[in-house]
Formats: sequence, C-alpha cells, structure tokens
Amino acid sequence: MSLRHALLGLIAEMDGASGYDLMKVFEISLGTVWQATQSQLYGELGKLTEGGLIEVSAEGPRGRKEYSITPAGRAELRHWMVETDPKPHRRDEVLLRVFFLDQVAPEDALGYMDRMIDALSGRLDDLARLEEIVPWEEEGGLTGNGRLTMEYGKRFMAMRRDWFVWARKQYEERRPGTASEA
Amino acid sequence: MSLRHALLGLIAEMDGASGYDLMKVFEISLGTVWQATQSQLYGELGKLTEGGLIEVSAEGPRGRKEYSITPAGRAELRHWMVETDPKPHRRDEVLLRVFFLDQVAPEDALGYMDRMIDALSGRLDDLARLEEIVPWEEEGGLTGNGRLTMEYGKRFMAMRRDWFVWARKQYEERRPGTASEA
DNA sequence: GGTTGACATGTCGATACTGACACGTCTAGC
DNA sequence: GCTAGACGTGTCAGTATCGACATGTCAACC
Repeated sequence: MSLRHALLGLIAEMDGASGYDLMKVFEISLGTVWQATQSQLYGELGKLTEGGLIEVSAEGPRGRKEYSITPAGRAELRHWMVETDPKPHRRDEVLLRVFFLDQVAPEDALGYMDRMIDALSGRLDDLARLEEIVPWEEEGGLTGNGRLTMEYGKRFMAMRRDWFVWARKQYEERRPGTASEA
Repeated sequence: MSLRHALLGLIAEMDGASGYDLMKVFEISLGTVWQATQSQLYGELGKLTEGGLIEVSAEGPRGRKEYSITPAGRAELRHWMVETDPKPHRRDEVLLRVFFLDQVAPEDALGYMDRMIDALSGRLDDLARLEEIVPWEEEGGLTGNGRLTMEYGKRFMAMRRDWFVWARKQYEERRPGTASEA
C-alpha cells in the first residue's frame, strides 16, 4: 500500500501538482524506486481526497486539478516515515532465474549471465552519462534526495554486475570442460 | 507472472514434490528471491496442470499429490530462461522513504537511517552465522545455486548498509548544526 | 483554418496477490 | 484412547496492479 504514501510525499514536496505532473515524476525520477500506472495514480488520488489526506486546492485549464496535502495527510506521512517499518518486497526475477540455472544447458546458462553482465554495464554507463548532464545545483528541484538515489543506483548496479561476474566464474569452476568464451 | 516459472523450475529440480513441499522451499530458500502465499501456490499448481505444463505423477497419503514436469513444461521453462528478458521489478519501500526524508524533522530522518543501518548490520550477522551452519557439501540439496544467492544476499545488504552510512553523512553535511549522535 | 502534440482526467476488465478461513489425515507420545 | 502437531489441500473476499481504451482541451505551427 505504499503508492498511497508515495503520492502523499510527492504532494507534500510539490504543492499544487496535478495528477499529470505526478505521473511525470513517476516516469522520470520516482519510477526507479516505485512504479505506478496512470490508472492506479488517478484512482489513488481520488481515495486520498475522499479520505481527507489531500485536497483539491485549485482547478486549472483542461480540467486540471491541483492537489495540496492536508494536516491529516502530513500526520499520516510522518506516521508512515517514523512509526512503521518498511517491509522488504522480495521479488527479483533476475535472481530467480539464477536459481534454475542448472535446468538449462551450460551454454544457455552462461549466455544468460553474459547478457545480464552486458545489460548492467550498459546501464551503469547510462547513469554515468546522465549524472554529468543533470543540473545538480539548481534550486527548487527534487535534486536533494534524487542525488542519493542516483548514487544508490550506481552502487546497486555495480554490485550486481560484479556479483554476476563472480557467479559466472563459480558456475564454470563447477563444470570444467565448458568453453569459456561465447 | 513469474510464480508460474518459479514453480516450473522447482518441480523440474524436485521431481515428485507436493504443494506442501514446494511451500516449504518458498519459506526457506526461495523466499529470499520470490515470495508466494499458500493460496497462490495451490492455485497456480492447478493452472499449470490444466495447461499441461506439469502433471500429477503420483498420489500419496493425506491427499498428497506429487507433481512432475512435462516435456511442454520443460520447453516453457527453457523458453523463459533463454528467450525472454527479466524485467526489473522496481519497488523498494526502503528507498522510497529516502525520497521523502526532507518531509520529516531532522531527528526523524536521522533516526530512520540509523534504524536501517542497524537492521542491515543485524541481518548481515545472521547471514554470516547461517553460512557456517549450512552443510554446503551435502549431496542432492538445492545448495548449488543457493550458495550463489547467499553470496548475493551478503553483498546486497553490505552495499545497502554502506550506502546508508554514506547517505546519512550527506544528509548531515547539508544540514549543519544538527546533532550527530542519537 | 487545420493538424499535431502536449496536457489532462477518467473507466473497465483481467490478473495478481494477500490474509483468513475451512477441512481432513497421519504419526508420535502420553 | 487421546491429543498435539506436522502434513496436506483447498476456497473466498478484498485489494493492488496492469494495459487498453475513451474523451476532451489548449497552444503552436503551418
């Protein structure tokens, strides 16, 4: 049920945002840590408004509704942040496949690991390039903690890539005689 | 839709397993990379049987049904492993909260990060202790790739703990004057 | 004046997932 | 003989999520 809190936090930070604005944030920055579809988003905005945690503070052109957080919403946000524990959502398809590596031929298994290593390397390069472009020192942006999550992403992907390289080696050592090059 | 494939892979590895047996595996080893509830599991076993990907190869006491993978199931498993790409399931409540750190008081924010650092350190200790107990060299177990995921878990938690320590420091540097000790 | 594209909100059906409940069996120990 | 506890399968209601579809507005450019 964290979409609720993601929206609450976002509206707290971006007073007067519309559903459309929020959707953009999910697509661009928040999407790396929490995904949501448009239909889910508008539905949840309705529920939050009904529940009195946010309110429509203004209406604009094209039916635009601008949302603000209410005192009740702010209280709920703080409650969530400091009085509840996040439960780790263990679901990782990439790792799941590793569990079943022995069910496919060695060349398929090695191929899978190679693809993962390449993909992770590519995404690391993308991040490095992105980091040079982003105007970090600009005022008024969501750049404060966005910077923290960016660093997290870098460490996360590097850790996964390194682990896959290690895992590939382990796999080969257990199956001597398999060609090492693809 | 990966529960389907998790079951397929598990049944391929453990021929003759029952729903109950599979549930135990989810609770103990597989649960770290993919979670499933009992109701989901039995439902999916029914669908897989209907679809001809697995079959009831024997029945035992207490209504026990033992499942085996069919050729069609094995083909689907391989298809999934080598011809489809895993989509990273981006949903991390721990990181989501970091995004909204500025919405709570500094002591709450620091408190949150400290709690996370403690929790991660604790789980790293648990893992280290667990690793010494597990009979790695035993035959017939799921220990082959379980070892890989165990190492992954260690690296993952260490990376997160280190990142939180770094993030905490970043946070404090942006807010000089906040007491550093809890 | 027309068209493209960003802005903007919503609904709907199908799945996926959760947590609780319901039911029955076999074994070991008292 | 009884009972606790593991073994074993299943249903159901409620919620979350996804992907597609429907609808309309405003600004800019040609």
